[in-house]
Amino acid sequence: MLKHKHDHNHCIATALESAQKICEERETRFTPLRKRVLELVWTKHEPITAYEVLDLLSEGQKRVAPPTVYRVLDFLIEEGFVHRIESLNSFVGCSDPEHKHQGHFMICTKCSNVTEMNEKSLHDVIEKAAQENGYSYENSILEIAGICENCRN
Amino acid sequence: MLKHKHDHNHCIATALESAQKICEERETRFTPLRKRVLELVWTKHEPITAYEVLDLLSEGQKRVAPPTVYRVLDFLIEEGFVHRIESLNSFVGCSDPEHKHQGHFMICTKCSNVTEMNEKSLHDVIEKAAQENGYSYENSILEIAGICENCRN
DNA sequence: GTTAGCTTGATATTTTATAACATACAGGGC
DNA sequence: GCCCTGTATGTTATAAAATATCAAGCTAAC
Repeated sequence: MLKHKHDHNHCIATALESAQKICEERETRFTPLRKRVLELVWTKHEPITAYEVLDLLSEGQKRVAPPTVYRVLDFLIEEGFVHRIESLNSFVGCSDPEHKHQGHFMICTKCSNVTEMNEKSLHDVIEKAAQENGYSYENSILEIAGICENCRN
Repeated sequence: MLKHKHDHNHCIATALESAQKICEERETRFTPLRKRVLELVWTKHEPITAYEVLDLLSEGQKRVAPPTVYRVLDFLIEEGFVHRIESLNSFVGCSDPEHKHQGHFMICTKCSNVTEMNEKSLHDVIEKAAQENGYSYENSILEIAGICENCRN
């Protein structure tokens, strides 16, 4: 069953174009390898592990080595095109790469689908909580596990 | 420099007694091994990795194997005596084991000290955010990185 | 076209975690 | 007591995730 009815190819294309544009602006290099990895991350459209990326990347060519994948993922995270899901040791494409931000996620424990929450109010509450506890805020990860609407029906 | 002036031995003793009591209530077994691991986790009083526990546990005796440690940590987490910090692949003692709850943490990026936040308001906001996104709430991890009060001074 | 810096390749290893099966031990029923 | 059952721990092997290090290739500026 389709989780969300959307044109997924369009979704991938948009992400790639957006990344390309941002890299031009920032004068960072959106190399073929980086483009390909970002595409693979988006193609799965669910959290993907570094080694899954590695396998896909290696199809029909000489197998790449782990550092290649991790370096590229590091770059993509650095640029804000990809987020890391700590609780899953996995990676997902960022839904709003134009604005650098922390990723806050909902993870469906049934279908593994992930929803990124871009809610300023939530971010504000978290930052405020940090301050109240005497910490300066650097960044945060929030990963909520639950069951998504589709899976409950 | 001491981060918090407190009687750490007392702190460990309290945690152990509390765990003992809870296990009696629940009729689960607080074996010597489980007690020892919980003690080690509290002794460090900073996030500790499974393999650090393993090393400490092995001192002056035959080296224990990873599954031993992971199984015990699983038990302690299950009972709510220990929390796992996903972003550090580490474990910390829970400051309020009487009430089963999700761990929400502040992590100091300078001294590695961790503060557990037991704020209902924060929990409520997170649960509400989940519902607004159409997810039923199961649990959540929140790990905020920042610099603690002591390290800023 | 040389050079400096970034990017990728390649090899090895470390760190983190689990699968699978064997043994030990505690407590209930007889 | 003794057996049985279920839980806990031991043991061996391996899987999964990540990084250190050095080499080679590419690119853009001069």
